[in-house]
Amino acid sequence: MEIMRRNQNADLRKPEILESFYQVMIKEGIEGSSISKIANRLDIHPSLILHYFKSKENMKLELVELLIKKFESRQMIDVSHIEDLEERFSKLMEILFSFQWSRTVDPGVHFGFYYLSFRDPRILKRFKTMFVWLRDYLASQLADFNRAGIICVSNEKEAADYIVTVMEGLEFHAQFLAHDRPFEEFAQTTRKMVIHGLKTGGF
Amino acid sequence: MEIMRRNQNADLRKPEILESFYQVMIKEGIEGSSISKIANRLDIHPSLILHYFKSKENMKLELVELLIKKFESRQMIDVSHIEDLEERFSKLMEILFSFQWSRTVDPGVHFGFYYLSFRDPRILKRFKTMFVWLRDYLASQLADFNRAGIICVSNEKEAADYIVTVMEGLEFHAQFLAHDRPFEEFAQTTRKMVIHGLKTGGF
Amino acid sequence: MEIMRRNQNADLRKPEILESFYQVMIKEGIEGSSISKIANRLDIHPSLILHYFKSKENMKLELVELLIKKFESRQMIDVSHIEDLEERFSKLMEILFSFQWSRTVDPGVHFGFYYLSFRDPRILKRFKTMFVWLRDYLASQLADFNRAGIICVSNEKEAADYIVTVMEGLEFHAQFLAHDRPFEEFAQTTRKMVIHGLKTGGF
Amino acid sequence: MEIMRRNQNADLRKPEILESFYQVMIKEGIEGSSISKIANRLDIHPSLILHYFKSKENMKLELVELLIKKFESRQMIDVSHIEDLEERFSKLMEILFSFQWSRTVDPGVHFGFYYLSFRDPRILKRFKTMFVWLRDYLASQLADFNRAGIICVSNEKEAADYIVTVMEGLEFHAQFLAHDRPFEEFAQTTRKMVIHGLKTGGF
DNA sequence: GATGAATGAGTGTTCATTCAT
DNA sequence: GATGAATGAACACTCATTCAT
Repeated sequence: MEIMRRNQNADLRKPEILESFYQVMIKEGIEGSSISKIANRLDIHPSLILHYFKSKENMKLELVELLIKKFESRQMIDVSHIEDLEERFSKLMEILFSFQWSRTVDPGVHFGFYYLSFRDPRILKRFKTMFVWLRDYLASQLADFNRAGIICVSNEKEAADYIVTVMEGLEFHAQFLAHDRPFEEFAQTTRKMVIHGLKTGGF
Repeated sequence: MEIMRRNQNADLRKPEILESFYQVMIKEGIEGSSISKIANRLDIHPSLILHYFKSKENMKLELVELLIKKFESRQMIDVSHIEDLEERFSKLMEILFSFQWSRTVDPGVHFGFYYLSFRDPRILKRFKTMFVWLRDYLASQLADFNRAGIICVSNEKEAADYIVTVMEGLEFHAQFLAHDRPFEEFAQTTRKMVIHGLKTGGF
Repeated sequence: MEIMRRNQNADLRKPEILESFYQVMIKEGIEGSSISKIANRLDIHPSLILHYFKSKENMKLELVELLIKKFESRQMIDVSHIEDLEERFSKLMEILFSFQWSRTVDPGVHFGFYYLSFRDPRILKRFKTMFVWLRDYLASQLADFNRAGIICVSNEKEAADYIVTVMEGLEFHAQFLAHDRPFEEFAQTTRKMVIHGLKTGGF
Repeated sequence: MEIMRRNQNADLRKPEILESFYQVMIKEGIEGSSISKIANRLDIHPSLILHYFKSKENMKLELVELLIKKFESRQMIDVSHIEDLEERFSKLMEILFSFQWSRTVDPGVHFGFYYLSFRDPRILKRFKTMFVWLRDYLASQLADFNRAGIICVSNEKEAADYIVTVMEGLEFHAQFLAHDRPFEEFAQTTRKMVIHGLKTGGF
């Protein structure tokens, strides 16, 4: 009786569609990802997608939301369980400039949405809050390290800003300059420099 | 008889079309820029564009080429005429993290092509050579500064890499985090940190 | 338990939906009125509309029915309570060519259904019976006036036909020619002419 | 060599497409006439229609234009070649209330566009100028008849207005009330009444 | 009674491109 | 060099409708 109804619930269908959207974006890029292609991958009718998301624009936004939520909810960056602050500092620096961290989301899609943020103010806004969240988290950690004398920073917020700047610059570098060297080696220099700055009171 | 035709050859027409393409990209983005729109702006027939560029793909590539050439040919970054090395160093650092420098090309288009480099290997390749050129130029300058004892760097190429990394990260920052502060103030911190790293032998 | 449900039966819901349909038709026209839009206005699910009317076709028909019933049930045209026949005649003529009378139903919707009667025989049929009813009513009134010597008409049915013809023509006129004059002034000429014809025995 | 190119000229193609549009409107009505159907009838690609008309809206307008032009250019109504004014008057009245005259354009399409004039101000405007043209032509003829003592009219423009009103009302009547009688018999009463009004100085 | 899932046909429109002139 | 005709695929989106719940 319910042979044909594959899924009956928006809570299940929507993520499924977004996942398909994500895959199509990886394969075909922004301009190449159409509702039809997304539907084809799922073997459903294109209009069903509109049924759930009302418009492609909305769907884009919900995908951004999903990816960012996924990013924010990662336990990866949470180092507060490490009690020894020296150790915690090392671990955090290690994570921030690791390949794994930078590649949670497919870099093409990643850049694609960065690009879209220039065109869609709602996407831009979402990214902004995400980056503010990240910076503030880092600033609070830096405050701890500062108090413990591990680093020497006069303005933690500025320092956190700088860290995010360098982290994102690293993404670029990986795309455009890392060709002759493995990411890790290359990221190591970057990490070293940031730590150096934090420790020697560049801020 | 037909001497007065608006433009008789490709050398004049092609840049004109590419300029129009650039303007359309600013206004409409990657997905929104079509041959028709470009033709409309110039009040010419869309077919004429294909006549010159054979395909849209080619035209994209030629636009990348044009923008990068424009970037590379800028006298801005060339500080070799400043004889006093200390002064030259200051000037170079100032330029690299200036608003003017970061905004030579419309940032939306800028990011757009960065994004496209994930999808088109020819675009990627072009960017890579550009960044290599930039890094090598910086490395050669750093070598001079190093010799003069202005900075203290063990590996000039690595340091140059780092500078490019930070510079590009700054672009991001301007888009996503600078909302509460003016670019210049914000870029100053970044510059200070880079100079600090170079001087205190972080490399 | 479910006593408080907004509306529990078709007798309440259907007119509510038809009213919404009418409003949507005013705003969006024939081609623009869809079940979704009607449902949106009422903040109900589109399926519910189908649930009540089975098909859009039916709903259209029921709307025609409703509008015509509303038209027929108007007390406006009923002048039989005026005992003085001379007075009654004047009043009837006044009403028939009044703005108020011609605008009981939104003229756009009005014309829309006239147009639809060319495509849907059931709508046509409904209009026909309405116009026959109107003509017959007028004919019976004319008979009274004739007997009283107020008008001089040999064939009351023909005369009534003529009156309806002119009345409907007036609708057109209001749309296409009245631009330079107010409806009332303009309708006055028409009324004068009809009265003239009735009195001077044109029929 | 030119086997496949069926028509190469807009001057030929556009009327051909409009004719097809007209036929589809007759068959399918306003809501039913789509670009695809129009293209199918001509065995051309739908996008070719957009190539010529840019949008469906434009095409509608051009069809109105075509039909009205066709209407206006008809020699039918031009009676100025009849020198005897009495005879000319009779002929004009005969034409105005003839079946042939009222059915130059398919009545469904006719009404369709009348309806559309409620929704599209450009269509409305076109109809208005057409009706003004018609009224002014009639008014000028009435002036001649008046001078010759054939009719007795104090305000020719008003009278012409009235004639147009009745003529258009007749279209309605033919649709909604003529069922029991042939158009001509029925139109005869109308004509008689109008002539009566003109002759006995109703105006 | 009311909602949501799902369908599938259909809409106007845009697109890059080819070909003949 | 430049234009217009023509194509055909693709696009996002809307539609009325059915069915299960």
